Amino acid sequence: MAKRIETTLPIGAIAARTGLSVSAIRYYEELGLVASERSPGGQRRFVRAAIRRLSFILIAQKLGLSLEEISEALSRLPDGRTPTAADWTMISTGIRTRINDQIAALERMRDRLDGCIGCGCLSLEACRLYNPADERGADGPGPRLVL
Amino acid sequence: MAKRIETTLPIGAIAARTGLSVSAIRYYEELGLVASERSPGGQRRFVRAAIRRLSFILIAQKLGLSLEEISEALSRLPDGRTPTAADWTMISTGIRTRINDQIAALERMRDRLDGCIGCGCLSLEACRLYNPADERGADGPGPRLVL
DNA sequence: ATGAAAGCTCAAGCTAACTTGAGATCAAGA
DNA sequence: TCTTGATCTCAAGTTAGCTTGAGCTTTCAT
Repeated sequence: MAKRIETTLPIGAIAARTGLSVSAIRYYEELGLVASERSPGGQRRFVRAAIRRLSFILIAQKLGLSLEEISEALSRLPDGRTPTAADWTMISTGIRTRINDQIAALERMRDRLDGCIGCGCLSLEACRLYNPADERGADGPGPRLVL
Repeated sequence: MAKRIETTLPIGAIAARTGLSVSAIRYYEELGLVASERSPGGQRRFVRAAIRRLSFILIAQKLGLSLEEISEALSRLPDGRTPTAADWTMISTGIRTRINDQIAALERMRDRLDGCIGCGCLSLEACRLYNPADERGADGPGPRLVL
């Protein structure tokens, strides 16, 4: 049978369809998050599935995953395929757990804060806000954002 | 009456008491978050209240405020004083609101995710995850973390 | 055939919150 | 006095996620 000719799109069309900037798409390609072929003249040509893959990246990002985590999630799929509905179910279930954890952490923080409003001790030794029973171990020197 | 001699501490002692690194304290001073006097030889000398001020910074940071926001909060206090219990009540009440907002946003996200697990549409036009009715307007080009 | 629009590569810049390193000076106990 | 440890300043590096700019090439519609 004749080889099916796949319609490919230049980077600008991908940008228009995903809302991403051209530079961001190139950056994602550099990170290995999407792949592209090249035209005879050396310009990028994307298959349509790339749009779906980029959509996945955008959504996962909105859910709070870093590009590294997204990359990791995508790389677990066989032969770099674009996520299917089943893949998405697996991944999104994991994300749901993450979100729940974040909510729980914030609620604990809020409850401690409630106990502290009006206290004003601000003592690093005594303050329950600052010392939530070592909830997160020391992660290197200096303070880092926990939220 | 004789002028009360205030005991001051070198930066290393402040670091030991706050858990901050020496470089972080210098950085905070550069940003105007804490002040120091100088010894005859040019070394920093901190009054004890600086420890409390740094504690405030650490706690506020844990609650998710940026150094800029913290700076803004501190600058609203009269003559750069270290926050008192009353000041802390005001500020922490504001922070409480912020935390509640964050929790609410995460819960909305989780609920939308629940409706999407198994859907797998991943369509930028249709996906309710990606298009939460323009909850946050476009904030410049390219995607940015919302959480 | 041609000229504008779109694309290319590479290097550098941006923000936040610090850290690291170099090279010099200060403070304090023995 | 000497020596060791603590500090000093200033510049540059780090991570994440891109953007911007320079200078050049490709595509495509007319």
